[in-house]
Amino acid sequence: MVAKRPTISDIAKAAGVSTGAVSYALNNRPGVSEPTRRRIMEIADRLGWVPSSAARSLSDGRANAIGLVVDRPARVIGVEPYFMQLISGIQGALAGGPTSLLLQVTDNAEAELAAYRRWWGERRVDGVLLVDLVQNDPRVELVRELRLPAVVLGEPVVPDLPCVWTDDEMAVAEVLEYLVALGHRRVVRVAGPTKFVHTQTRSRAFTEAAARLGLTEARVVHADYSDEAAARVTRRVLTGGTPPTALVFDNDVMAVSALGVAHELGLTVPDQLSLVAWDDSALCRLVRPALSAVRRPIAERGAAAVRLLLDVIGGAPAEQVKTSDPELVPRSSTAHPPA
Amino acid sequence: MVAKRPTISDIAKAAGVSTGAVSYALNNRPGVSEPTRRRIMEIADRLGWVPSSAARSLSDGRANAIGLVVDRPARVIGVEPYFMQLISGIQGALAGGPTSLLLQVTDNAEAELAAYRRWWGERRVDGVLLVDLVQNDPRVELVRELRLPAVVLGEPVVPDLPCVWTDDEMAVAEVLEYLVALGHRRVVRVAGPTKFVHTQTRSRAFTEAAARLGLTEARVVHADYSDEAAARVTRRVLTGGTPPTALVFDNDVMAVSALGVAHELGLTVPDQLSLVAWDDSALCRLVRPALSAVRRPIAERGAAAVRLLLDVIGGAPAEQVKTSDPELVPRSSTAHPPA
DNA sequence: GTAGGGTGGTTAAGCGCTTAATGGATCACG
DNA sequence: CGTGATCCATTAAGCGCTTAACCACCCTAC
Repeated sequence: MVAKRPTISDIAKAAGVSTGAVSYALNNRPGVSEPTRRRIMEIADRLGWVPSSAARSLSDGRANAIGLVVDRPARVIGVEPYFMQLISGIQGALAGGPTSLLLQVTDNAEAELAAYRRWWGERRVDGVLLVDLVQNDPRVELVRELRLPAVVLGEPVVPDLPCVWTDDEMAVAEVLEYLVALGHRRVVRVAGPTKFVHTQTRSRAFTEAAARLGLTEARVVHADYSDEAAARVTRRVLTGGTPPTALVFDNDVMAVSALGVAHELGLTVPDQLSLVAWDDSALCRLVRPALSAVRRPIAERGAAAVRLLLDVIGGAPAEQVKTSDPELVPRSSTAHPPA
Repeated sequence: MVAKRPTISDIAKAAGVSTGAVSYALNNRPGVSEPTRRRIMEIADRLGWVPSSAARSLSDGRANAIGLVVDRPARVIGVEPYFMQLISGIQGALAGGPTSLLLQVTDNAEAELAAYRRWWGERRVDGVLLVDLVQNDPRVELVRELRLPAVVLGEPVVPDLPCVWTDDEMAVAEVLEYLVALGHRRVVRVAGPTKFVHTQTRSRAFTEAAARLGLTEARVVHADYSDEAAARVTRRVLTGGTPPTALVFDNDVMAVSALGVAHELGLTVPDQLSLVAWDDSALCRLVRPALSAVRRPIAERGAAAVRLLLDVIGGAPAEQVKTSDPELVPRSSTAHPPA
């Protein structure tokens, strides 16, 4: 193949028909006879024809691309396996289709809004994925105003916005029940930033479950997903009065970080302190002791979100899809509390 | 702002000029008077005008996008912080400009080639980034044949292809000298897959440095970057006859995995075994003992590659850019070998 | 024999933008 | 006072594709 991109008029010429006929043939629409269609298709792939996305996009108004912008500081994003797994899932659902993924990493909410607005203005994307929703998220307002199809990866807090979510509340309760069954009474949840909706959801579930189980000393503290913040917070919690016997984290990085802090404070895990990570990853398996973790179907979320988004772009109604449930994977970081 | 995208003819109408004039004004080219230009610009941003990428692309032939396809199994990619850091760097260099990033994750070389070919055919990208070059890489052939601008992230092995590289050979030597200075004589390098050019480069540098330093027992074994493979290989190496006193890995994940294996075999790190990771990351800092690692300017690589690619797309000659040098960050996983 | 109804195509407009070619003023100059 | 330049703007073609509208032809039915 040479470095010359054939157009439909090259095909039309070769087949001795009009470009219109070629277009109909290539798109499998009525208007050409079966033999002609076959001949055109044959020529098209002999020539190695691929539709120009710009031209198609200009004439039918579809970009054949979806956008994802991730707004977390570079420092954090490098460590967390979450996003790469999410992207893997997204790609899986996109594979084979005509749609591509546009990715943007920003480090502030303003830039994120600007990115969506630009993509929309440039007609570069047909729809977007929204992660890490916050209370009264300006992005919700934005996509609505722009009529930009969007799917939220997270709880269905906005009534008419499609989303794919995972039952974290159940998982939170399960973890707490598990710890209580082991004998723990003082459990602290080290959460991500309060602003995120999912943080609030889990914290509420945590508090409710604690009340239900009669734990009066369960509480929630916050960090920002980074290992430094987690270390700081963990240290404070563990050195305060009546320290907890178990900690539940909002991601894997913070849990691993806490492992280091425990070590440094001379606390052995799991004998003197139990640790549970959120989002299982190789990280959890790799450290010693290996971390008990809540495994969530991250790639599945990504794939489901893409499918839903493509449907919505195609005009389907806004569904709220629930993924399979998270699952607690007990490893070596949880045990009975010290007597 | 309402959900209606203004076009240049809306602006033209509002300004009482032709669309041609609007185009000249908006692109800062001669052909309109200063007052008119100002008036047009003013109207344009009052209307919230953003150029349609499809239309622009169709008429000037530029896609204003670059592509990156990453071909590693999902299993591996989730863990390694490398790619996210790379992407951060890429975004940094792209920020503010009109260019977007198209990302694709595949799990086989065929699919990767197909992705490049499709992007090229669809005129979706102006150029691409190539990572993980292998010997006689078919992608080199492909981009040449397609005349698709490309920048290699890696050593300058292909003469006329632009690339940005890091002096790994020097770093390998430095690490070995450091270990020898500590007293180590038996050092094994646990490398990534042989097929990668960078693996070969580092292995060669390792062997040469070992010879120069008079280490007769230095050798190289291979794994696939995953923690499982690394664990297997490490276990074999450590339980064989005359086991090494130090191991040097080709990424961070494998080094962490080895830490677990050492633990399991009852070997304390660093007293009985020293470990060095490649590509420093939070992972290395987080585990206990914290891993000594070679820190490479990954984000810088990404940013430099983007800048170079944009230059090349703009018609600049194929340069070979060298990044700043890697740096050994000694932590707690390296010490004198046992007596 | 002609009205009516499929087939299997062609024509041409249009998507939003760029840009070479063109043209009308205005101005300086011999 | 004609004659180039110079400046500013318009015109129109074209990028590659989709699609509504149209048309030529053959076949059936009454």
